[in-house]
Amino acid sequence: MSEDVFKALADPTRRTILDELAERDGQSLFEICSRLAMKHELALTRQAVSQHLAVLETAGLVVSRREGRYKFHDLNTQPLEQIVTRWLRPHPPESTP
Amino acid sequence: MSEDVFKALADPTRRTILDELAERDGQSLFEICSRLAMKHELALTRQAVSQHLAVLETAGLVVSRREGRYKFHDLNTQPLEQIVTRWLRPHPPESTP
DNA sequence: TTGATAGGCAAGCAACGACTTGCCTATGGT
DNA sequence: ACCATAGGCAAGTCGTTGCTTGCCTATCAA
Repeated sequence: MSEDVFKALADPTRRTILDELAERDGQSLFEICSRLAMKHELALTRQAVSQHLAVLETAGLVVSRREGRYKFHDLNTQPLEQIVTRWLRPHPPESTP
Repeated sequence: MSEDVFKALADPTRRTILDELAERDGQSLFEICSRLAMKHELALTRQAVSQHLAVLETAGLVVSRREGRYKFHDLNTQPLEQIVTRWLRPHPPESTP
């Protein structure tokens, strides 16, 4: 389950996409493309970004909604909240009787 | 900096190694090898585990100390604490005056 | 209806990453 | 001194992945 989350976070471009969505939700594919080009000098093809979004979506980090010919993407931070506490000690108080 | 942390966490074997070190600190390379084989049925070569430990070490997730011919490994959770809060909204109150 | 815009699908390529094999160094016990 | 143990270094293999190119579908405006 969280396997996909770790793999999705492994790529720096995908993390930048998450940054952009954290700053402004509901962006379309083309918006994200131009943001990456403008603000981060990442000259990627539309398909490259589309594939990144697919990875983020299967990881549950991005949810998308279709409206007409547009597809808007929103950040979902919920999968992030458990993956790191896995190693943070001291372990959550789980009293073993 | 945290680039290496994300890449280190991307591999499931490395996450299992972190699990083992979270359970018991100060394990040597051979101890980790046998733990992976016994508890997780991961039949890896010593070199494979050694390379994984190197990745974890450059990421700062594992620190090692040499004692004689042994090299003991300890978990360091410090790099984990910032990487996720990066996208957790609402953004930390950073008053822009 | 025609054309422009927003997006999807699939094959191909080049680079990276996990793992192995083979050999070498160093420490410690007997 | 000897040999077994703990670990390191380097090259090679093979699957994965990030990205491109090419083509196709769907929605909206004129």
